[in-house]
Amino acid sequence: MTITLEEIAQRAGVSRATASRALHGTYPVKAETKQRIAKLAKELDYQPNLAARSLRTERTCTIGIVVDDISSPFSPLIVHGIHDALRQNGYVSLIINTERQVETEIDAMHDLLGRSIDGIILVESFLQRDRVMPDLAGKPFVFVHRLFNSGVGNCVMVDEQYGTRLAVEHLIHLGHRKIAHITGPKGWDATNDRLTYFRETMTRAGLPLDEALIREGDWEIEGGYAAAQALLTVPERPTAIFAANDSIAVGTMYAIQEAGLRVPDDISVIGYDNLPSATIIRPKLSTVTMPCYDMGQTGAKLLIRQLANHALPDEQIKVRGELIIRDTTGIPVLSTLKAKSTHS
Amino acid sequence: MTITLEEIAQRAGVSRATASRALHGTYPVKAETKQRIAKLAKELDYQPNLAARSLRTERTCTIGIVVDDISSPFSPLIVHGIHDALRQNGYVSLIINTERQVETEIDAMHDLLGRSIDGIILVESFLQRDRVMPDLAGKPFVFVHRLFNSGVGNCVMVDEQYGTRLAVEHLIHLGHRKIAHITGPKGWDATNDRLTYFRETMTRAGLPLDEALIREGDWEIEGGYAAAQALLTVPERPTAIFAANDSIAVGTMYAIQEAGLRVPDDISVIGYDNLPSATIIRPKLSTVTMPCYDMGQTGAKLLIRQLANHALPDEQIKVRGELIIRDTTGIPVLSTLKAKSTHS
DNA sequence: GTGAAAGCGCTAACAT
DNA sequence: ATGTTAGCGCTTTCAC
Repeated sequence: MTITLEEIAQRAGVSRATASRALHGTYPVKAETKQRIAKLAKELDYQPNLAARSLRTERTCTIGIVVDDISSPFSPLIVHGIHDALRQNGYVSLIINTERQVETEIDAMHDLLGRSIDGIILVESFLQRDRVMPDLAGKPFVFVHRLFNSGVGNCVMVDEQYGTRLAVEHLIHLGHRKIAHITGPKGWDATNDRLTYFRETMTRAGLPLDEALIREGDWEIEGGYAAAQALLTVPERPTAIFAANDSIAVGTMYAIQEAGLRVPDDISVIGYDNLPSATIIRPKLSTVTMPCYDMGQTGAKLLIRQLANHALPDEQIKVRGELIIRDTTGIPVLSTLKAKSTHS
Repeated sequence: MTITLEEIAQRAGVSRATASRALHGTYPVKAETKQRIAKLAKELDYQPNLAARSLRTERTCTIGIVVDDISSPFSPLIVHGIHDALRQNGYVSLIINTERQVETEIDAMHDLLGRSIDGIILVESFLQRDRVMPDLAGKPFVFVHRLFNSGVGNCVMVDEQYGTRLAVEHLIHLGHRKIAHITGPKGWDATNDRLTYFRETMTRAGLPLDEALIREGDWEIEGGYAAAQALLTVPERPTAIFAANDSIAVGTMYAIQEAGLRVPDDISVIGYDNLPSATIIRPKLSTVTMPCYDMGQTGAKLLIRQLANHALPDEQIKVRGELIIRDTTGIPVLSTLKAKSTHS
């Protein structure tokens, strides 16, 4: 029923070996024979049996993807990037979803090893968070993550310094001086990074750092809302708020609007991630992209390099997002006037 | 280096065949031997080589998933459901992303066949849209889709009649009589279905059908916004609007709020899909869920049944969503009063 | 430049 | 209840 190499070889009047060589193009085969075999293969729609091939070669052209949550807002984009890069190089992937369970992640690794895959990409791995290096029987692996910055082994991370600067400098260039920051929850590398680089950027620009303008959020709308309400009561109200992610930014906008103020006329808001919420809310949210697709591609390419040459040293790569200016950031005209009149 | 069955057999002092049988549990093996082998396998962390196994059995316990867009709002949820059901049955999956290109979809099928997978699930397939049955060399396949209702072959669809009734009857039970509908764009089965069942539900409830209260949207916020603006100008303004999806509902809310009216006090709004936007917007959107996860699970289970018995007849299964009541639907008190005062 | 032959690790039919 | 044997389809030495 199915076409085997044997079938092709017989019809072409050659041995299986020759047919195999002809189709691979790596060994010398007479040009004429080669063409005849190629034609035959095409006509018969020959599909090499990959199980047989990998039994022989110990390569499967399949890589495993271990992902924290395949239906989160970020992971599908990362997986998309991985897929595209793999496909261009003739690889496919098996995906295992860990539901953010460390045990599932470890089980998944086992499973994948049994399937004799060539390598593994771990997306938002909990092993990596805990700085644990998985044991993969010598198979190459790459970490891709947004929220941890361990920088151990082969990994692709976000350039948080670059992204934070894009956001904060955008506000500074618009003329803002009193800029508040609503952070993510404690204990996340991303929270620390964005806060650190917020401070750094302010200082670099020679602006004062008012600790009263730094509040903690929870990555969600609710936390952003509460933190922003608090910010609106400080004596020297900020003219702009840098939210550590888009959900916080949305909550911030609700708090501002509910207080009877306008975005961006009274207070500018900028987010981080560029999730769909940024274009659902009105006015549309200015933000910095989380370069998920790019990270996925970069990770897959890194793995492919490692696959080609196992001796390569580990690489840590940072990927940069970009600034998306929409309608929530503007010149601090009105606020400044108001502030002046209050003081006069 | 890697542990083979041979290794286990030798250490246990039995033949490969016995070891194989012991580990499978289907053939009779002396209990004591069986235990010894199982223990050995565990100790040595034996991973059967699946390439070798499938070369022999012509089964891979791998199924292919062909998906329109792996980073769309819906497909990851469907894939998640598929994954969970597969995993429970010892299957894993290869995913191919078609980027909504028919040629890519056809290529993908070829690719997958070469990988000797056991079956295929096509998510939101363009072949199915065009009522084309793929040729899979006799391998079972299942369609899962939200937007077409072809009902050909093995397929899992949405029960649009049920979902639409949930939404519209919710409004009717609240006391609304003048209910508008903003449809999806022309040419989609989902658009037609929701419109048809909207009419049906209104009629069943003995309510008048005002064609002026039916407007076409485009699945997006902008289209919903424009359609809703038009609806606000009709003489007998509706007290409730059923939007064919959540994006349209969001646009509708913006139009209502911009006109100085309140949701739900002046006009109730209900969406369809239960996307993240439903909980981003304020007030939070009442809606009907698109049962993606459930559809994925159902599709995978259907495929597994077909895998177990190829002779099974095709099945068409409809999956039901559920009503999510949030804050955009209420009793038409104020509107009714206003309407009365206008008439007096 | 090509063929013969071995063998990857496993399972299943056939013996015993 | 267990061992023997063949073979799945392919690649890759080793000959010629």
